[in-house]
Amino acid sequence: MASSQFQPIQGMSDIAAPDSFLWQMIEERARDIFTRYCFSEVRTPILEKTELFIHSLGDTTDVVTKEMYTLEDRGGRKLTLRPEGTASAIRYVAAGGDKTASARIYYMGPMFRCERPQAGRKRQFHQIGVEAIGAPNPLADAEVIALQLHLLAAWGLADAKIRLNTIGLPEDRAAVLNGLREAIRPRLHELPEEAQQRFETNVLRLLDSKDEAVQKIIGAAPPVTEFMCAETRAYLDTVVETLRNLDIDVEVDTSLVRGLDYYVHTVWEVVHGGLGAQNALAGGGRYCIQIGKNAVNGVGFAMGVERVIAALEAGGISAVQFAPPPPVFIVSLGEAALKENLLLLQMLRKHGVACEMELSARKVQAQMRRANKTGARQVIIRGDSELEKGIFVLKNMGDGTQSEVDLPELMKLLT
RNA sequence: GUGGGUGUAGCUCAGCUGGUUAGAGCGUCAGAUUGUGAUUCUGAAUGUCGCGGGUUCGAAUCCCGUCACUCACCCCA
Repeated sequence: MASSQFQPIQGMSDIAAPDSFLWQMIEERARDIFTRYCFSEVRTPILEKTELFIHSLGDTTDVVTKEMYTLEDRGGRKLTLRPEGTASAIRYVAAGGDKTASARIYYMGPMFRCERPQAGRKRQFHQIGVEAIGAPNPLADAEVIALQLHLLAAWGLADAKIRLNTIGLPEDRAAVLNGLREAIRPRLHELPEEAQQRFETNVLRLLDSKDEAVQKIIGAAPPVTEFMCAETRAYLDTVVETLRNLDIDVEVDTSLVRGLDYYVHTVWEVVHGGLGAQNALAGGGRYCIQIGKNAVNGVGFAMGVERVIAALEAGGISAVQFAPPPPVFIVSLGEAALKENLLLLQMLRKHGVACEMELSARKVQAQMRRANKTGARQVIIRGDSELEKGIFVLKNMGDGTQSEVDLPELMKLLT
């Protein structure tokens, strides 16, 4: 058992080989897909002014009120480790004025939320996200959703399901809350106490409650879209229609709710079976964020990398499948060969060959054992007699055969 | 923040209702084989039994606290 002094802090973890091979695959394929859709990367600071998140996410949201890592710097400024990526991206866009008014950007990196860890929920977790800036346009929403599904397919997660809804315009809000309350009120007494409180504080949250009693009553209530204006409904219809034309079949799920205040119109979630309670791989939506005097409109999504990995692993994918090809190993017999082999090692590397060698003149047996452990398919053995003849022994670890070759032939065989 | 489960060697775990020096498998290292790995055989090393306190003649085992891991609620990606 590792002593606690060597462990990372609660809810955070080291990501090392072989897992890091899988992380690299995920990031590489994401970059490839983003490039095809003409999105470019933005790397924003991980630490931001606390007020950025309060203003953009909403000062009453759970993320802001109880999940942020906030600290004061030496000047007494309040800073927060970013709990999500959109706020920083939008801050960047707002600073750029016209130049970034139609930016298409993506980001990837760590996010921080101080919650109780569980399956699919770390305190430091990683997101890959995109933001397509621009005035509301249902075609843009559809394009971003298509991009997201393309990316999921590239990762091998074509079986992920998308739940789509609209939370409408700010003007719809009052009608939705009222309509929902009126629909539920007659049966309010049937709800558990906690749900009754939420009826007052945040009715929308009842929509995605896991409580059976709540679900029964919600199921009988009219869908939220019925309380929304014609414009909102037309917007949603166009998104769905556009997706259908792109051969993407989505079901509208009117019980989908989002926890951040900046969303307007389209919102969605990507869920995957076999993930446990935290079954959302990704969340996304259209937003309007006020930064200073500017309102920035856009549509985007964020994918939880840890959850993507969990979904892949549930499907039998393992990180070792993405390990780099095995290296060539060099065995030296005697000090003279050790010195020469160091030169050979660097030369091979400069020619693009991944190779490794034992840096001491240990016994052959020990060196061969290590060569075997590194997974080397080929081993170069060189001692005094090879040095004298100017040749190399090249051993194939698969079948145990070996041959003597000169330098040009060695290079031909290895590169 | 609330609740459940779990902490014994590098890893996976065993250790019966408290009883002598805490075990196994895998892994690691070495030898058999002084210039050849993986296989085989032989041998070796490694533990503050998560940590702290209590009960007891005696605690890995029982009690309390604490920390960590884990799952769920909540929330979200």
